[in-house]
Amino acid sequence: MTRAQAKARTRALLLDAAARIFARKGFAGASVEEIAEAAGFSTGALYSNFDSKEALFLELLSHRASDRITAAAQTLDSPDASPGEALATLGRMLIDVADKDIDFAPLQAEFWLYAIRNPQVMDTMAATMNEPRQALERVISASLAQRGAPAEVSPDAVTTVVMALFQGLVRQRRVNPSSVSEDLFGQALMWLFTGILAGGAPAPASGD
Amino acid sequence: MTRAQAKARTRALLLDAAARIFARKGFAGASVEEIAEAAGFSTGALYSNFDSKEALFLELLSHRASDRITAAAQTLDSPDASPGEALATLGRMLIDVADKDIDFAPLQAEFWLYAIRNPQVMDTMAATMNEPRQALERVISASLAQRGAPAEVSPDAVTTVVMALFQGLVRQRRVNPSSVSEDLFGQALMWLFTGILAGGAPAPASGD
DNA sequence: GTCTATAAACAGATAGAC
DNA sequence: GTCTATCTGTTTATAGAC
Repeated sequence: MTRAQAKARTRALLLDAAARIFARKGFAGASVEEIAEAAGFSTGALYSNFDSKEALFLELLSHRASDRITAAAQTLDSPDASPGEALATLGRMLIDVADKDIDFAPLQAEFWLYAIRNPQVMDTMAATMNEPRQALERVISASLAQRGAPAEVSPDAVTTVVMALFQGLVRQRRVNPSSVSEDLFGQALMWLFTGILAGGAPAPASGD
Repeated sequence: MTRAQAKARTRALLLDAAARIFARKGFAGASVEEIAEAAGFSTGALYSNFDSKEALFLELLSHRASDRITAAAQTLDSPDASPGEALATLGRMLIDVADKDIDFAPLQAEFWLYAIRNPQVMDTMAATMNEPRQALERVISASLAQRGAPAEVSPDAVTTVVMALFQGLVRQRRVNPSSVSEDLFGQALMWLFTGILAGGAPAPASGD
């Protein structure tokens, strides 16, 4: 292993440890010593690889937002998968990601809090989210088109709704797992798309 | 003003300031001196009213989760309001609350992060959320019943979905307001309820 | 490139004056 | 009941050895 490779490895280990510790303690609550030790190094090594605690955090915010989510969405975003199947399984895949990666939701929450408190990084965060968002939007767009959704339904709006629903349910699942069954997200997506395809106008209340 | 009243006032001012500072800086990032000064007192006064920074935060987590949300839901939860109107306006009311109270969403995020990192307070947090949740569930339940939703549709599940959607959209609105228009939440609720009333089964893909 | 040791600043919490 | 002053531990970041 060359020196450059060794340094790159140290850097990667530090980033992994940082993601874990930041998720568990928060940005302000995590100490650099804690992160360095979790990675098996000293604070000196950490500062030789990153300018500051904040720079380390921003590196994560920029490049580690949601690789797994993107991968999940891209799996569905292939020519041979029918949009019908895609939507039916999307719910379970995302919930699965959220369950397996225990640090995912709190780290996203830390990123969001940091971004609204430091508006100058808002664009960076939005850019990081862009990739998984577009992957999801392609799946949704294809499904809407194939199922003959009304033209006035914006895939962009539907994507925003689906992502919001996902994030909200993942968080609630951490508070009370039994209140968010594995199928609930899929069920909600089914309701949502049924309603969209029905034209978006609900049946009038019986008393109207 | 009696001594007891004066102390109660100090306490209330400290709690208000704490909610603001915790929302803006986070639990770990906020200092007690900062909170005390924002309330117009010294750290000594703060410690004469609260045992610790953590006790102050827990007081907020227990008693200030969502008064405004509860109020909004209860406005709709009255005998003379038709469920049809209720659902139509619910979206805008909640978005309005979120827009007016700039500290609402980040404070909720801090509560959630604290709860998942300190499981012993999870029950406390769930209990605090119970009141607004039940108010919302009554509105939803009434609407489902009046519109003749299928019996197998659980108001509990629908309420969870609506709350998740609300929280997710409020957060996204802070990142990119133009991606979450004022009507989007109402639109999503309309899709959702249309789908539920249609029986929950989406039209099959045209290729099936 | 990483480690040990340490500097400098800051935070949570307390003690005693008023 | 609140304020001023301070104690104590911890934190970020750096300097110099290897």
